[in-house]
Amino acid sequence: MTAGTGQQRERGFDHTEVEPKWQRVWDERGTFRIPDDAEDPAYVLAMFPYPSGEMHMGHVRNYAITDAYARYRRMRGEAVLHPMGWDSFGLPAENAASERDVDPRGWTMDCIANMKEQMEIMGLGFDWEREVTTCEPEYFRWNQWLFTRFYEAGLVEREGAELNWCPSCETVLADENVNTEGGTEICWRCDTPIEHRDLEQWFFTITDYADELYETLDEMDGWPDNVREMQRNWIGKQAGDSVAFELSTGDSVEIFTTRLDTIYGATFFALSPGHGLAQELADDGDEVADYVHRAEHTDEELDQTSGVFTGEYATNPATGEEVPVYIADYVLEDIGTGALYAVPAHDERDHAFAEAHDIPIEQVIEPAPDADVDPEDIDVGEAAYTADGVLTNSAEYDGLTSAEARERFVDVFDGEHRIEHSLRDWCISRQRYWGTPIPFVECPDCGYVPVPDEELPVELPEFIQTTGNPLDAAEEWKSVACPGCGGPATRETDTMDTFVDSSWYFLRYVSPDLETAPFDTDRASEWMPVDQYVGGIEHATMHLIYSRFFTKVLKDLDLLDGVREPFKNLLTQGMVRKEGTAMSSSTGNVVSPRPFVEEYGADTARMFMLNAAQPEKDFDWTEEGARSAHTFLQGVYDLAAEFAAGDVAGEGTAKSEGETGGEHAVIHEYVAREVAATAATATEEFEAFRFNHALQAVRELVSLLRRYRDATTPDPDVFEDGVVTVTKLLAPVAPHVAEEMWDKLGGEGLVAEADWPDATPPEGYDIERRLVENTREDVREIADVAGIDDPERIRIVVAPEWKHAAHDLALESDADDLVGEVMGHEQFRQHGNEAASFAKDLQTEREALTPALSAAEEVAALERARWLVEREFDATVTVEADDDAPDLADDAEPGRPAIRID
RNA sequence: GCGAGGGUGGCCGAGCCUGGCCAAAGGCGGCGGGCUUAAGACCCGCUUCCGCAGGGAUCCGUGGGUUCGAAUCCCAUCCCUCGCACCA
Repeated sequence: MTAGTGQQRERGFDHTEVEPKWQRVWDERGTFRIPDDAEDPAYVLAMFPYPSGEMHMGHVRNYAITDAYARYRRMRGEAVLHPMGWDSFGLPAENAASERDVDPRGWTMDCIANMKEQMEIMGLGFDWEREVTTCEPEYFRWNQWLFTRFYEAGLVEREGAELNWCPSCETVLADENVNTEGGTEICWRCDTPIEHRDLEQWFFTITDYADELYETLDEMDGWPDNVREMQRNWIGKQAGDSVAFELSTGDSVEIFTTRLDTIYGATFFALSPGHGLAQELADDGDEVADYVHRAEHTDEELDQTSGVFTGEYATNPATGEEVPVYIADYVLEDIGTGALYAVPAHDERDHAFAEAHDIPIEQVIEPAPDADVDPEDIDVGEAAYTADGVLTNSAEYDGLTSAEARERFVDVFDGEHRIEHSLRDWCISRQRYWGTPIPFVECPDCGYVPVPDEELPVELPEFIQTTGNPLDAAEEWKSVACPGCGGPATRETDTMDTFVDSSWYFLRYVSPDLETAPFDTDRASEWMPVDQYVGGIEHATMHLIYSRFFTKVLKDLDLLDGVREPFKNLLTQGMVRKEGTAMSSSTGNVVSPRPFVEEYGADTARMFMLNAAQPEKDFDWTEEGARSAHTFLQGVYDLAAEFAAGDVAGEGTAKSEGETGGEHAVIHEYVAREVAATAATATEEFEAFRFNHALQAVRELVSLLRRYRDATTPDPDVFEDGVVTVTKLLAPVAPHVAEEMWDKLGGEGLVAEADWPDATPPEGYDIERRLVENTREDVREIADVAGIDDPERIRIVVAPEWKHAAHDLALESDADDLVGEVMGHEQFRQHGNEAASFAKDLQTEREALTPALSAAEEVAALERARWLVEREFDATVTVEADDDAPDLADDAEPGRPAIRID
C-alpha cells in the first residue's frame, strides 16, 4: 500500500517524532530501572535471545507480551524487574567468522548492538543496567565457577559414551539437540544427519534429579499442560522391578520389568545386541557374532522379529525352567538394563518374536472378573493379552491380581522396586571455540584437575581459522602448569554447551555486576522465582529442564534459599505466521519489524500483535489487521487531542442550554459507569494475559466516548475521566501514543509511572448491563416484527415494586409451594389474582431465576441508557415506573420492562 | 501405539472449570441505512428458519446418558493438532 508519506496529515500524530522522544524520556528518568533494595518485585522475563543481529516478529511478539505485562504491573504500583540480555555464545558466530573472516567476538558484539537498537526502537521497557552478556568473561567465569562447584558436589562426570556427533558442526550433541526427521536423526542446527561416536566427555549428572524434576511437574500449575507433558515424556519415568536371572554361562543378568506379575509366563530371555554379555557371547565369530555386528555396526534395518539363539539358557526363577537366551534387535540397549525376560502371551513384541522363532506361549494372566472381556475370548496364541488381570498357571499365586502379584514377587524372587528414567545425563562438552572453556587441566600425573577459583576466568585464546576445534590448535594457550603438582599439563579444550549459560542467567540479572559470586544469594532468594516467564515452546525440553535442574542444584549448594523452581508461571507464545505458514527467511515469507516500524510505528506493531490473538495462539500477520491497529491509535489520539484542545467539552462548546446538566446528567452518569466498568474488565483481562480482550473493551469504550461526544455536550469531568482511563489502559500496549495523550491531557509525570485506574466495577453493573442490552434488543425486535420502521415514541415501563419483591422472595425461598409462600404475604395478597398468577410464573421458572434490580434501580438504569435508544431510533423515549403507566405495567417483569412502540 | 490439547454460526474466534440470562461475545467478510460531491474513515442496524409486539423451531463433530434444564457435566465414537514413540 502507499503510506501516508508525502501527504499532509493535519490529524493524528507522527510516530517518527513521538516515539524516539518518549524513549529518551523513559531512559533519562530511569523509568524501568529497579533498585537493588526493591522488595520482592514482580519478576517478568522474556527468554533472552541469541543475538543474530536482526529481530524477527517472533521476538517482537515475545517482548511485546512481557513489556505490556511488566508495564501493567508497574502501573499497579509494584516494583518490576524486566531485564534483557544476550545468549551470545554459540555456533553461528563461528560460522559467520569463517564465512566473513571476522572474529566471533567482534561479530557477536556488532549483532548485539544492532539488536539492542531495534529493541529500543520498539520502546521496550527493559532495565538495561542489568544487561547480561554470556560471552563476556564477567559472565562466563561464573559458568566455570559453578562448574567447579558442581564438580565438588559430585555432579560432574567424565565418561566415555556413545554420543551424537554432528559431522558438519564437528561437535557432540546432547540427545535434546537431535531431531528426528523421517526416521533419521539430524542435528537441530544444521539438519545434518548425525553419527554416533565413542568419546570421553563431560557430563552433568542431571539424572540424580530426574525423579524430582518429574514429580514436581504435577504441582507446577502455572505452566501449560503441554510443556509439562513434554517434560514428562522426556524424563520418561517408569516404575518397575528388577530381578536377576542365572544364565548357563554362569552370569547373573539383571532385568527391569514393569510386569513382574507375568514372570511365570517367561518362555525366553533376550539381550540387546549392545549388552555386555551379548558382546562376550559374540566373540566366537559364529552367527551370533555376525548378528551382533549387523545390528551394531551396519546401517542395515533389521527386522522387528530378528534375533539369534545364543545356545545358552537362563533359569526362570519362578518356574525353575530353562529358557533359551536370544540376542534380539528389538531389545534396546538403553532401556531398562538392555536385557529382559520375554512373555509372549502378554507382550506384543515378545509375541511376535516367539511366533517367528517358534517359542512356546504360556498364558499366565486372564481378565479379571470385573473386566468387560470374556476370558473365553482370550487366545494368547493369536495375540498377546497385555492388560492387567488375574494370575493363572502361576503355581500358588493363581488368583492374585496383577498389582498384588507385582508386590509379592519382588520379595519372592529377590528383586527390588526400581524407578527408571529415560532421561540421560547431560553431556555438556562441545568441541567448539565460541563457548565457555571448561575449567580443567589434564595432567599426566594428576589426571583431570580443576582450575583454582582465583585463576578464573579461563578466557578464550585468540580465534584462529581451523577445520577442527580452534582451542585444540591454540598450543600456547593449551600448555599450562598443573594446579596440583606444578608440572607441565594441558588445558581442557572442550567448551560448554550454551545451555549452561542460559540455565542460570535469570539469577545473574539480580546482581549483574557482582564480582564475588554468580549472584547475590539473599537478593536472589527474595526476588526469585521468576513470576512470569515468556518464550517459545521449542525450549520445552531443553532450556526449561536444564534451568530447573540448575535451580535445584543451586538450592542444594546453599546458593539459593527456599527456591527450587525457577519459573512460577510460564507462557509459551504462539507463532506469528504469514498467509497461514510460519514466517521463514529462507522462503522470503517474512515481515521485517524494522521497515514496518519505520512506516507505522512501534505502537502499531505492538498493538496489532497483542490485539490479534491471545498470546499463546498462532496468528496471521495481515496488512488489514496492522492497518486497523494504526487507524485505531490515530483515532484515539485525535479524540484525546480534541478534548485537550477544548473542542469537546470545553467552554463555548455547549450545543444548547442545559445540555451539561439536568436532563443530561443521566447520560453523563451512564458514561461514567461504562468508564469504570471498562477499567474493571480490562484489569481482569490484563491479569489473565488476554490483552486482546482488554483491548476490545478499550475499543468499545472509545466508541462510546465518540457517541457521547456526538449525542450531547459531554460533562468535562466525565469525558476527561474516560479519555484518561483509555490512555492508561492503552499505556502498556501502545506506550508512546499513551504518553503523548497523557501529555496533551495535562497528566502529571509519565503515564508509564501513573496509577492504574480503579478496577472496581460499578455496583450492580452486570445486572444493569444485561437489562439495558436485553431491553434494547427487545425494542429492536418489536419494531422489526411489528413492522414499525420509523417509531415516534417508545415507552419503557418497569414492573411494579411488588413484583420485584416477589421475585426476590422466590430467589431466597426454599418453600415447595411458592405460590402459597408468596400469597402468604399481605403485600402480595392485596394484588389478588395478578399476584397469584405472577407467583405461578415464578414457580415455573424458579430454578432459572437470577438476581434483579429493584424497580427504582431499573428505572434509573434505563433512564441512563435512554439516550442510546433515542439515538438509535430517533424517537422520543420515556422510562416510566408502573404508577405512571398502569396500562402497560401488567406485562412487565423484573429485568424485563414492558415496551410500547408507537 | 501412548499421552496432551482441540472440534462452536460464511470465516476467525470467545464461552466450557463454576449447567439456566446462550441463537451463543468480539472481529472479519457480506447486506441495508446515516454522514460525505465521492471514496475512505466514522456512526446505526441486519447477517439459521418461521412469526404484523418482545413468540416459536432447529443449533455448538457424532451417538448415548445425568438433570426440571447441557455448547457447558459423564460415557462411547469419529476427526484434527502437537509431543513421545520398538520405553520391557
